[in-house]
Amino acid sequence: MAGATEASASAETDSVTPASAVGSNIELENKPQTEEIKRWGDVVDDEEQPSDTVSSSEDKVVEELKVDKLSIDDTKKINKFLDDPEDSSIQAVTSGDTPYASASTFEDLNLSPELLKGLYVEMKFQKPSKIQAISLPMILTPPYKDLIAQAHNGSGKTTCFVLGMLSRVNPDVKRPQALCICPTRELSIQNLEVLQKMGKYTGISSECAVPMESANNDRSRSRPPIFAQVVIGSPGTIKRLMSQKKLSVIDMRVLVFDEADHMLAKDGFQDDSLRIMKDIERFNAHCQVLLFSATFDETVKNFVSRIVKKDHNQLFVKKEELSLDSVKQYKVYCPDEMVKILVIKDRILELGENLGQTIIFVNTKRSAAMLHKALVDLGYEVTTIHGALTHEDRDKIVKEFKDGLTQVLISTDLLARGFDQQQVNLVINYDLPVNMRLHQSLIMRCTCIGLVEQGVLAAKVPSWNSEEDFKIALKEAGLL
DNA sequence: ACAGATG
Repeated sequence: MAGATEASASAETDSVTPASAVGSNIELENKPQTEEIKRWGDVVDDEEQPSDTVSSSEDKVVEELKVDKLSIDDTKKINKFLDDPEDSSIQAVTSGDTPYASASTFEDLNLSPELLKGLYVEMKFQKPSKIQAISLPMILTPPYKDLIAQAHNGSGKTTCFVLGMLSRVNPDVKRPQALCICPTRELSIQNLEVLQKMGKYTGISSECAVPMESANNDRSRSRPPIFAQVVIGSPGTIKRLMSQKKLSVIDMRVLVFDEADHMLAKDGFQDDSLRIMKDIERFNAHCQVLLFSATFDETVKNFVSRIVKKDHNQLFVKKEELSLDSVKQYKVYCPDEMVKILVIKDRILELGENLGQTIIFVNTKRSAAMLHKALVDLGYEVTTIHGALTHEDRDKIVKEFKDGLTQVLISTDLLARGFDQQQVNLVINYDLPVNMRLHQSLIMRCTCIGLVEQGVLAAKVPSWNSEEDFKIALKEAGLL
């Protein structure tokens, strides 16, 4: 397992089957453009109204919008992998009359030879995944329209915007031109690693804008201006760098929000995100905005479609396609905390022989610390990560886990989004997640056992005191 | 409400 460390570190974020096929169930719809959609400047406040907004909302588009069929190559279906997560239907909603042809090869995208080399040699990709085949032409074809795209982790989502950023950067302009905002520093770092790997031969510079070493505050204050062409970071740091004029937005061409539904949710990072968008738009009204997320609930979907430019494109995976039948999910009724810990110990860690790596999600930092102590006292080697740890500790714990040095990791929602580690086979939800959406990405791929204190009905409910029930369940999930 | 990221 240790031998796989290097490869698994970054590439697996897009653990797409290299040759995943361009499927056949693509629906194309006209986006209704009857209602006037305001731009983000209007949503935040009314202090300014960009002139082009006024004019564009004036031209009542009576002409019929042209719908361009995405070209679909049915012969590609034979390349489909057995459990290709992309074998689901995608709904594409295009705006205006820009024709988009689905890309069946990376060559179709007019990428630079250096970038192609990175895709083939470093990333070991062969062909675009389904979501890449459809989204990349939308991202890379002028006029560069905003895009709202729903695609789950492991589908090649990261590649979509990383490739988009790399290929829209002008290599000769040595200033920031692409910016990606992520909800956590861990995800920022992970995305940067993918970008640097993919862009290895391009010479494009990139940098993480996340909080620096917590110990020496002086240092973070004296952080030098950013010259990197691509910047990936968390909202607070990005916002601060921009207000300190250490991150120039004048050349910004692409603005990406990863985990966009969370970044733009009211109880998420909405304020920071809108502030950043607005500041960029003030200097650069034509900056392309890309929103990627595994999930968009109706409220957020509604909201984000108002804050992007009116002529944006959309890609949505049909809701019922999001969860895989092959993924086993269990709930175990546990009357109290002690039973939960005993279940983890005796019924899961002791019983499972092919567990691979396991992540235990908890709802609070306190709960994390408590469970950590309990399992360590029982003789297990576990590590724990949450936001109250120092950045150095966080980096160390994530690295050790990604390198396969630790088997069981306890985490708060810190890692619930976007965290990808191929070796993780099992997710245990110690507490019933407050927000199920948060855990979608790992749930999608892993066996998932929830320890619940109330009798929530579920498809499979092993009895916690029956070893036999657990054996059956673990065997069924391939963990025994 | 709590998690996250910051001032």
